Amino acid sequence: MKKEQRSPEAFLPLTPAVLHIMLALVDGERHGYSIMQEVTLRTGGKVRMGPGTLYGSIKRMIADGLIEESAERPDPALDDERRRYYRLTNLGQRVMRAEVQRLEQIVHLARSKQIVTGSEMMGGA
Amino acid sequence: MKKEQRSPEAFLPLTPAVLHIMLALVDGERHGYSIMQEVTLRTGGKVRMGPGTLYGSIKRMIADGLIEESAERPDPALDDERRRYYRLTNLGQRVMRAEVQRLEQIVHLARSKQIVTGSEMMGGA
DNA sequence: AGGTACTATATCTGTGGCAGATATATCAAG
DNA sequence: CTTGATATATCTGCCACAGATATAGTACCT
Repeated sequence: MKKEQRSPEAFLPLTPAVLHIMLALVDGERHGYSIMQEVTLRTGGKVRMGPGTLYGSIKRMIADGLIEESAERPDPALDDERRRYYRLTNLGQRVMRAEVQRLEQIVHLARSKQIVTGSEMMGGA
Repeated sequence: MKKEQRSPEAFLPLTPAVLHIMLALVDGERHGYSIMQEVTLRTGGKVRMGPGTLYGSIKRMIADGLIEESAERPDPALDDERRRYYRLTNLGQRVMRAEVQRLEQIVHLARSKQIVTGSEMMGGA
């Protein structure tokens, strides 16, 4: 029984949409619409993920084994039966970690070349 | 005379290919083939940018004003007249800075969620 | 009870970037 | 002078993404 299909690195680089979805799912299970709102909120409205991008990405991520649908329901009173909840799989978590580390290397490289001095910045024209 | 067409943020997120090319051009001017080699070298062979991706990206980046062709020739003895040298424009540098800062935010977010503990890691495979 | 706006999921189509193949030509080495 | 590496350019297929459209349930207001 093959437990490992592909190494996490084989999925890299992730598309921005996929990474955003993963970051929204780190804290726990979420349904699609909630992911949309979370991304809008976290980016201060800069990133707006439409339904086409969202559900298309979810479908692909499930097919790739990065996320999976959860049967668990939060609470009969707070629930909405239309919702479909998703969570990161073990593979998905490892892929996300690998991607973040890849981004870290790029940021470090940029730092070493003095493109950015730190987190501080100014639109110095 | 309009000096600013679009804000740097309007170009984000950059595609991996575009960012790789920019990072290769930070140190100074380079010609296309040299960019290809630099990316292969820097990533330890993990990323291989083919001619289609390279020259297609270059064309778009010039159209967007992110890079420009340079007329300067390095040295008559060391030169190869086939080569075409490129350099980052002022806009290109600002776009790259903005992209790196965007990536920094993602890495910091991931850090705060304890996805990665730091630069240390172990290839648990 | 009925209307309206929001919540929630799903699909379809157009656009555009990327990968691999192909083409062409020059340079360096044997 | 032939071979392989250097160097640039284009073309085609594939796939992710964006926006529009569709459908329906939920919540609130009156």
